[in-house]
Amino acid sequence: MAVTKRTDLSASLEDYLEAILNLSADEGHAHSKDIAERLDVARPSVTGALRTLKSRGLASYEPYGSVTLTKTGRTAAQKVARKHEIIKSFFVDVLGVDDQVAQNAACKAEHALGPEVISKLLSFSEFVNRQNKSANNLIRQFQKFFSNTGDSSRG
Amino acid sequence: MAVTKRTDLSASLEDYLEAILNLSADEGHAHSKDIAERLDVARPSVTGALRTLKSRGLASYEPYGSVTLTKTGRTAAQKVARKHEIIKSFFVDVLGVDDQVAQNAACKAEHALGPEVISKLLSFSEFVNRQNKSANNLIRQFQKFFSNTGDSSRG
DNA sequence: TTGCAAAGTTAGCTTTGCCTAACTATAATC
DNA sequence: GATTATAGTTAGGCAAAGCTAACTTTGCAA
Repeated sequence: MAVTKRTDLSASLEDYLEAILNLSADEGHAHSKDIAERLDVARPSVTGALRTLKSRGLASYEPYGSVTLTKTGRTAAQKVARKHEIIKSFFVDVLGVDDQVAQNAACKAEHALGPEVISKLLSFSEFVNRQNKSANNLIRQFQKFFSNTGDSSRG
Repeated sequence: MAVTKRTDLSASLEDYLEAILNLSADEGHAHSKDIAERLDVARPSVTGALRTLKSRGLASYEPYGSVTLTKTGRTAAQKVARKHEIIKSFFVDVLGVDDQVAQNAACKAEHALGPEVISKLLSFSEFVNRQNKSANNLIRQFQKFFSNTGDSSRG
């Protein structure tokens, strides 16, 4: 076996990595304050998390400086972000879940699903989207099916 | 609005409730030691959790006695167990994920997905299973599609 | 009925992740 | 260049959830 990082990331640390990645993409930089806002967390919590990420070699960061991801950190962050996209797009495109609900659910589920499930979920979405372009419109059939049977939104 | 319990259950407490429910069903009773084994946790951790469940009115339990769920507790436990089943059966029946992998993923995801997603997921599985009985065998089509494109189990 | 093993509990500690309050550094403006 | 707002940090604390080691109950068995 290759010598891989064995220290698993907590859900919380994954969230920080993802936030840094997204902020860098969206704004061009990740400031501590913006991370705090995006994750709805107090500023000191970010300081602590950044220290941890740095000590694990996932983020480059000096006190009062701005944050960038190391190669390892970026890879990990991208993995999480990719899971997020795959899950969300399944929820929205296949199940027809409301965008904001799907967004929130994906935020949580991205920490729970491993590579086997994610890989199949992605393929399944692709498969369904492909089917969907054919005459035999699977998703529309499901929407119809759901509106007839699935209104058991209780509990 | 009706006066509902506002105190959300943590993932951990949900796991305890589910374990108690399942043990009661499988064995006829839930002993502290068995809960510990099922959740792979030390015995003192169970004692603490049971105290919490009792204080929240979810489980009936006296020191050195055996554990039962209150009405409220059973309802909550069933909700979790139902989520578990719905998620797992989607993973296995629709995605074709290995049973044990699906079991583990469902254990985690059951705490992450809310009623909207769960309800649609259930309907979707039902829909697909129904489709599957027709000549137009959706799942087999997907399995074929997956074996051609989806072998990207890396990352 | 004593005596021991298994189950359960208590005590005390650790880690993670968050918080508030108060302090310091940075930068921006006058 | 002094002042001040904003960003960031430190200090200190809290709650959840787990652990080990050691103690107490309980129930079975000799």
